[in-house]
Amino acid sequence: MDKKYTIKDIAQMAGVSKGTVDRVLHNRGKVSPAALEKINEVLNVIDYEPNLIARNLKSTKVYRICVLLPDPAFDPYWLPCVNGIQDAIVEFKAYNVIIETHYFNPESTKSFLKVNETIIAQSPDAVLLTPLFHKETVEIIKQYDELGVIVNTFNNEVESSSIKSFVGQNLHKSGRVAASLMNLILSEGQIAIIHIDESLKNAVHMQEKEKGFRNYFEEKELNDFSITTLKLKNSNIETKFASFLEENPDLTGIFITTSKAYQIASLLSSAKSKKITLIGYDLIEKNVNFLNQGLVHFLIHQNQKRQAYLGVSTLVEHFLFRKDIPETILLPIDIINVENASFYVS
Amino acid sequence: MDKKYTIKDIAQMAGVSKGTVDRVLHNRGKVSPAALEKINEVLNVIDYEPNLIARNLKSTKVYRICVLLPDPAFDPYWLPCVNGIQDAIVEFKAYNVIIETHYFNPESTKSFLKVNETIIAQSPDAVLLTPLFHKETVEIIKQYDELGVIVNTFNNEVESSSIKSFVGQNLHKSGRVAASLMNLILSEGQIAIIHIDESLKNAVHMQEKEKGFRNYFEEKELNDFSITTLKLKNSNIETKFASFLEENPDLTGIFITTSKAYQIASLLSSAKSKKITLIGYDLIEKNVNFLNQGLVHFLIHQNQKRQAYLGVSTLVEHFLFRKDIPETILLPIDIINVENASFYVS
DNA sequence: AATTTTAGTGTGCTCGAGCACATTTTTTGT
DNA sequence: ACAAAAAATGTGCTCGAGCACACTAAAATT
Repeated sequence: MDKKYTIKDIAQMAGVSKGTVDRVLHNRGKVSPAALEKINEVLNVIDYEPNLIARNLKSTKVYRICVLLPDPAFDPYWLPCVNGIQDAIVEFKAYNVIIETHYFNPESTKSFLKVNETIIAQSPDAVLLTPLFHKETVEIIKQYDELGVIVNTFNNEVESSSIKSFVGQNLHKSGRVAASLMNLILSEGQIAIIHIDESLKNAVHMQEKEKGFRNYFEEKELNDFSITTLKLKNSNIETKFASFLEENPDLTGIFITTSKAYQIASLLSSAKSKKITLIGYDLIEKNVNFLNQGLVHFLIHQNQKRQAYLGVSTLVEHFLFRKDIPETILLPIDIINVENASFYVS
Repeated sequence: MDKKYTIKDIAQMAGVSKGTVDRVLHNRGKVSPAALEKINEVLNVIDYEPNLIARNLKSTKVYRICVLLPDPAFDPYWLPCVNGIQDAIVEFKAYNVIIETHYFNPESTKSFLKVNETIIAQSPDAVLLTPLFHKETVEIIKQYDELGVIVNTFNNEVESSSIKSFVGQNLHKSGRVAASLMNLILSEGQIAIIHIDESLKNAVHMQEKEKGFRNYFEEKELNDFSITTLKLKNSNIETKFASFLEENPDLTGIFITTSKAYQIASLLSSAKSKKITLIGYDLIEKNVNFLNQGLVHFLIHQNQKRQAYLGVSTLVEHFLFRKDIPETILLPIDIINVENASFYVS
């Protein structure tokens, strides 16, 4: 029997009033040992679960959650996050929750700090942020901690004891996944790991992937490969990559650690197309186009949308349903090729 | 301004009582044209969304949902479904929903029909079922329709106008995904498509995958491959497969259309291990073990857990939140190799 | 012994939707 | 013009948790 008991039921069973039961349930004291015992006896027998609907109906407290992420105008990589947050907003619109999105310029720590000021001024109950800048993030979190604001992070894993929770992917492993796919297609030759990013703020992000990628080849002792790293900035991609191609005629594979695979694919398509295997990240439209053309072989899906969604929803559920906020949520590393891509684009 | 308006607010604004507003909102009639117009005016200006929490608190109606799936004791394939259903139960335990699971013997249409009788006797509000047997399913659904019981299906797509909603995967596409992976590893040789199943009730299921697999090779005009189909039953696997291996010394790849890849892997591991590429389905433990050993190269994740979860949750949300039940939910076809498997096993 | 303090207990309102029933207003019939 | 019927409208209770406040009873103080 999983009949649902109410406080009134318990009160009746214990022969007291619901006020007393309520005091016991919430340890508010002012209860005689006799009453306490009677109520506890009842509680031990039955399986009382408070009705969350009733609780949330009653509560007039409005929870305010701020999300801080880079402006998608700077990098479409962040666009799916906005959708994920929107999903959460829709899902919880019935409840007293306000979810606000704030953007910062991913190339400017100042912007990051400034927007954080704005958020603090709103005195939210919780903040979900993209900790792009290590030092600044740690500093900011200290502030939030002092104000009693719960902080959740996503996308970037920052090593710091001050960070209590994180939603994202294991980047090292995702590098390994990329490596395993590369090794499936190729059996020898030169492979380039290319880091492309406007600013180099994603450095840790990209390095982890590189480490994982190299780690795979080392562990398997695949000595017929040589792996080179190449760093490109938006301004110099064309010339630098062209000369790199010339200098490395044996190049057979490229692993792009950011969502900019399309830039390389585009250059390769215009160049004399040697067969070069391309593996990159993220299902942004341009990448998927090249996937469909066969120029990009695999994409690894980082599922930013779900990252953002989970980042928000764990916070909301913490407030509404008293659920614990998981320390780390690691999303699966989805392998995408031309055949299954359509099921992932949202 | 996204202030939340209540019926009381609307009543006040329109200068009527909440009872009248309620009648307008629910088209219960008994409203004068004058009042109707006043209320509609207000409704046009503001954006009223009923408070679902309050609605669900009030409603005393208990919704009963029955899930019908094969007994996992016959095939561990179904085990994750049970977990998915459990997840749904936990998620909605606060609401007036009873979710009951019923098992049938996947090898017996009689069992299927009998358990359906039991379910009908419970007069549930909705049923989620695994339509393993085409003819019987269509028949049963007719019964449910007459009784006004909503039917949702998952795992198997049954072609029938009587089926209104389905959660699963596109099997044809999943065959293509398997083919694309096979083609990545191999460039020529003989490939076997192996169907393994106790009963042959999964026939449609397996055939769709085969069609998709073959379709890929035909479309790409990959003429250096020859593709053979082999049907095995649990009783004759060992002998029949052994002789097949002997008769086909050029075999380079095997695509197993059910979750029984481990059986083939096990036979291959004991045989003189020629390099044969194995691609199968489902992250059941034995399969993952062989994945880790390198004997199985890829597994396609059918995500039964999520299928079952979504099958139930769409029904529940239909009742509780008046959401539409989607006609078809196609889950992504997850590609799993040894490097990313750990993130998918639940 | 009378009064104050305090520990313990119970009552009753709130949240918003939904709905039964009571009440008021309008219409119809004679 | 008046009663009866019908239509329209309003009132008030319910759901369960939570909490302020009122209340009772027992202990402490004068």
